Amino acid sequence: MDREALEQLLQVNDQEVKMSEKQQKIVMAAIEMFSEKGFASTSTSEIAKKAGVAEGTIFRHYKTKKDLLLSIVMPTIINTAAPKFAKSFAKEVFDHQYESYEDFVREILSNRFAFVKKYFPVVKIYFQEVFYHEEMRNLFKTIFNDHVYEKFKQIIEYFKEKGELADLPAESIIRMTITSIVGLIITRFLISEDMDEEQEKERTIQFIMNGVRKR
Amino acid sequence: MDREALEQLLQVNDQEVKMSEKQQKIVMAAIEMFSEKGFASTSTSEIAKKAGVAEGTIFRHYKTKKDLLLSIVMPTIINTAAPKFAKSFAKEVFDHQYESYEDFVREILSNRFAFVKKYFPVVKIYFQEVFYHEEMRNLFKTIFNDHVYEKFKQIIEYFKEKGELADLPAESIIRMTITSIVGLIITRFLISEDMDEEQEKERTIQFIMNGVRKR
Amino acid sequence: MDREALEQLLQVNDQEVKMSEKQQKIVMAAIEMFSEKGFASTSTSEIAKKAGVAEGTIFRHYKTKKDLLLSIVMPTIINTAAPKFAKSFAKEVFDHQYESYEDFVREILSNRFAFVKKYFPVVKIYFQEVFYHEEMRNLFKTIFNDHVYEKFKQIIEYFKEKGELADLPAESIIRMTITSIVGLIITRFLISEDMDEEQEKERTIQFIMNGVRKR
Amino acid sequence: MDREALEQLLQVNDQEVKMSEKQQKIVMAAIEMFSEKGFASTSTSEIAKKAGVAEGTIFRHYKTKKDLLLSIVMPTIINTAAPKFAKSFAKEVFDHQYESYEDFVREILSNRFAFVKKYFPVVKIYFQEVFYHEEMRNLFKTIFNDHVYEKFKQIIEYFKEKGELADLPAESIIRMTITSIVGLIITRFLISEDMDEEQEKERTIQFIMNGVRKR
DNA sequence: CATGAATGAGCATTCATTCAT
DNA sequence: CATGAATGAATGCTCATTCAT
Repeated sequence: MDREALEQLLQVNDQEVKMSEKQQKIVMAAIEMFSEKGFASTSTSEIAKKAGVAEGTIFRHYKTKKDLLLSIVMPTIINTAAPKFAKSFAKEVFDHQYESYEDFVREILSNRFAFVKKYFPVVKIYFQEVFYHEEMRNLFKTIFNDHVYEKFKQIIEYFKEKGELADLPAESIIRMTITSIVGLIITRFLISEDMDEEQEKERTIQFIMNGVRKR
Repeated sequence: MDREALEQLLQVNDQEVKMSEKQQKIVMAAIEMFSEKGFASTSTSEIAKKAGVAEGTIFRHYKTKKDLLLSIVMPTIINTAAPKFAKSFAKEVFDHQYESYEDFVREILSNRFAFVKKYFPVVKIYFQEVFYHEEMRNLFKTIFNDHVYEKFKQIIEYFKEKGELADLPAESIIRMTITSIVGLIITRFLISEDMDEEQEKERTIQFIMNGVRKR
Repeated sequence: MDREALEQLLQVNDQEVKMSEKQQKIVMAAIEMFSEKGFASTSTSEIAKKAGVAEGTIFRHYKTKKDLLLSIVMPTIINTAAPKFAKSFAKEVFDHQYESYEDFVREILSNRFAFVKKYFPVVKIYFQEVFYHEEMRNLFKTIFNDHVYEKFKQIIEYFKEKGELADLPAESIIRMTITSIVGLIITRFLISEDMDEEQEKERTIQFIMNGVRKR
Repeated sequence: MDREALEQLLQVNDQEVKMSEKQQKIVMAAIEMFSEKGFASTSTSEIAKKAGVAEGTIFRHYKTKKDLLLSIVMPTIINTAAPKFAKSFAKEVFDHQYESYEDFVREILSNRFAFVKKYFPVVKIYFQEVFYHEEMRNLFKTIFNDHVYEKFKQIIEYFKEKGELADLPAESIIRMTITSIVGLIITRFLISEDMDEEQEKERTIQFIMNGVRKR
């Protein structure tokens, strides 16, 4: 992960993230260690050593160790869920950018797959720690409800009306769609790394579509 | 979780698990705390306090804190995957106990759903910690490969031959089936606890079947 | 070390030492461990394990761990210094049992050498621990002053009068004699175990005698 | 012991030992406590309290408690045996700096006596702990064999050829010489502190010389 | 801004000792 | 007498955090 990618990841709301050389090294070391050993099992001295800075330097930039974690995870939560949706989503959909639910599923799957591929360690940290930190859970819920869920629902209702999707509750379709996408991603990145990506992506899309298509 | 349930959970290979009153309290306190705060963030003194025993007592029963964790998680890993499969699986299937893949899916879903419902905290610990402890990953892989994967594959091949299932690789069908089941369980127990269980179970089964059925 | 040797070692003033099987095993395990690792670094549980008894059993026989140490070392201190001297010494000497200082030196050297050879681990413990336990030091001083020093002095004065020994203070002759004997024993048992014992004993006797003989 | 003396003691091979105020206090407290109560019976919290530092500070300077011990004892072992010998010894002898074995004995006795007088607590620690720590024993053996024993032997052979010393094996003469010197030192510093030092030194030299002189 | 020595609370673990069985 | 589970104080050590330089 280079500086640019990192700053892009941690950037929220177009506010630029300015990080000094040292700060950047700290964050990258933290990501690596948190991902490998977990937040609670990583010591700030390890991070400092790996980052090549003094221990004190970490606390100059982040008031506490937890602040460092949150500074990494919170923007990631926002960016995991939000970007595609939050910004251009409604427009895209109502502009009929997606001609079918299948196109839409293909787009999210490909997009989220690429995101995880690029930022795997950060995503891993966030899935681990979200269980133990209420701030994360709250932010996640807010983002998900406000930006993802609502828009997702609208899209589904739209294609249900168009007769492409079965008459299932939107919640169920959302759950099964996301579940299948996340399942693919987890299988690929945590379990069988030698999977034929493109074929499995396509199979997953067909599986989802067969599962929810009106018949 | 009462004593009987606990001993049943930690029991492997019909070897009886005998636990003194105190030991049982320790394990139950540990499960509660590990589940709530994570292994690394739970101190042995907290466990002792919650269990109502002296700190030293923990170490009389478990050489290290990690031993305590493993004594909880390892049998759970075995019991999560193995029992239904390891013992009666082959027989059941080739005795045509399952008349269709749908019956089979219904059975696992209902069975695993009930298991998680009963032992949620332990299952949570195990999903959290499996990322950081190689012993767990190794055991999981072994159990999964030896007991689950092979049998699962045989069942799928059987129903593929019978013309019920689409001509997809068994690996893909397994992945999509498990993914959908686990996705339902996670949604139910971690996200929306007020879901209409029975309806969503049935929808998930239909989703899976539509996804993999020969057409 | 067998039971008899052990009871003989720990016996003082002809009071018989009765030890049960278990007690005996405890003492022997304690001697072995204290000698190997030192008193403070040996735990009662190690002793119990090596002795093949329960931890509680140790404390049934000895109120504290230190009591166990003292029960081993205190009789040894008495027996190291005292027996030859305390009982028959004066008589022997004034009965002219020793015809020369050389005979006397030869006798102590041979006697103490054999004692250490037989009870080396116990002697090692006592030399180690005497520095840290006042009771030991006090007993040692008492025994040494009352039983050894006085008699030793009488013998030296006797042979000085007979013209065999140089006109040095008895203290100095005692110091140099003991020093040379102890030096030989330490060299033999702690440093060069392959020494030619008999030859070095004789050389040491000659060295002492040349050093203190009247000339 | 002041800072300078301490740094001099711990210095090896002219590498300067730089110690902060706190570190110095830690080492001096450790020396005092180890000497008084023994290594195993001294707790790091006691050392910290006596040194007037936080307990953590000890572990910033020394990775483990044992490291602290070794950092004190190992240089002392080197300096106890080596300096006089290792550097100027051979030269001195073959330059006939010592005109007689007696001069040589007088020199070591006075030199080592002064060393122990100055650094008694450290020497005590080292004699106690050498029995339980293999590193110490190995270093001691190496130093003794390489630097002391060989040179000592050469000197003895030289004076044997000159006809001053009896025809005894060098090993025996070395043993008896060292034994007598160490015996004097132990008597003086551990047993009778009110001894007339100078007179007893001279008596010991005469005792040694009479014992080993050719006759 | 950066450093790294210092801190002291907290941690997992050990230990001598007790006591109900 | 013997046991061994239970205790809780103490131990060696770690860690996040502070602060003088």
